[in-house]
Amino acid sequence: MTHSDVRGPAPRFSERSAPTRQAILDAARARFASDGYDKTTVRSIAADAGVAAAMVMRYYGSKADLFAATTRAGFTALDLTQVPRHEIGERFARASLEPWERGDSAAMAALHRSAVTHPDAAAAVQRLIDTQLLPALKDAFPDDPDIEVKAGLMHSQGLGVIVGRYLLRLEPLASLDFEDLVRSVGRTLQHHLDHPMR
Amino acid sequence: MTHSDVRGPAPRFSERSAPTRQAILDAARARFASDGYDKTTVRSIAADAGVAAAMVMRYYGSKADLFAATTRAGFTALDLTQVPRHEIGERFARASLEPWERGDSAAMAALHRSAVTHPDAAAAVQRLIDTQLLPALKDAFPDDPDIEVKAGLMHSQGLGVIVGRYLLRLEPLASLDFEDLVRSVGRTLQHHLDHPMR
DNA sequence: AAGTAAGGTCAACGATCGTTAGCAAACGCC
DNA sequence: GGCGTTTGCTAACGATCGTTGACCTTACTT
Repeated sequence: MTHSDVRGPAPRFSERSAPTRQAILDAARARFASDGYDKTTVRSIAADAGVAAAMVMRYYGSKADLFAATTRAGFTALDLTQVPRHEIGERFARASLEPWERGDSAAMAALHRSAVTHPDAAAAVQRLIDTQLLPALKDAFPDDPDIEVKAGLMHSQGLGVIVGRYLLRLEPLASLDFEDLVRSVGRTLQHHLDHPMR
Repeated sequence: MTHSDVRGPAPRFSERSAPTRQAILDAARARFASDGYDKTTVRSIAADAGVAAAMVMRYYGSKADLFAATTRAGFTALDLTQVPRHEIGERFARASLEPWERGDSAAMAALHRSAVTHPDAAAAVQRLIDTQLLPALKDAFPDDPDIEVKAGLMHSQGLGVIVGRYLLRLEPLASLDFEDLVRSVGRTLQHHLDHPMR
């Protein structure tokens, strides 16, 4: 009850412990991203951060709260209203895949790796779709009645690339040249957008 | 060492225990499919099968061996050589998704749910691609130099639907009418096939 | 009916997990 | 310079996991 009934980061800590707290957060992000929620142990995070396991509990309350803290990351909303219609597919593909290609999406990787067995994480992915992907598309195609379904199909193509290339590292998907990949996936997304349903 | 150095199902068991062995296998398939490898406990499998946990070890040696036994399922190879070129996309989509739609792919679900955190399972998925998907496509398009890359892209589209619709149950993907889905995905696969790379 | 091999249960093992309590050292403030 | 707060560690708890071995019990063989 020391933490769960508090709103913010619970009891405020001194500035002196900031490096340690940051090291724990960084280690947690890396571990969750590469191993998923369940296989990641608090002890391994602490070891990576160079502190005792008890420190993790001290600063973040619980493993679940720490996971929540790592997934609080700024996903910059995409503005597609200024993009020419026929370029939206490729632009969308590039924006979606570039963070993964740079290895700059630890929080997202953790989320997707955990989602398959962790309903809470799956719900978080759903929330991401509803608040990021769908609004951006709705803004760009305000008069398309099938835009939600199209968004679902587009998302499935993106999800497949993410899971296959970055999480499972399946061949030949994992070795594809990035620019070729963006072009092909972009063409597919555009194809979904351009074709009416039924 | 009672089991690991034996080739077949280890020591042969009497026919009298067949119902129990089958009950354990069925329960394991269901549990692995819905929860993944790591979150599935031997005790829960035993409880579902109505026997003691020790029976699981007795008949299957270890949890890992039991998992291997559940993934030994007949995936009927697809023959696309007699299908008209322009129908291959939809035919392929239907054949890939129908078992999932019927809830008849417990072994596949277990495999995919475990693959994200279990390298062995990911390797099994890779093997599935190499032995099932690629040969079928190579037979149908023997003179396409980019067929491997195209197969990778097609697989990513299929994988995205499987993960999004059947494993994560993301909306609107999960609620889509199956025939509409097959048509759209089939069109996408066909699109991948028809377009030359670069 | 007796004897034997297989089916099955039960309790416990060692390991590992998240988490907690208690105590030593380091720092900032008066 | 002394004192209280914060940082950090060590040790342990309780739960759960896969796995094992000792022990009944059922059913088939002769």
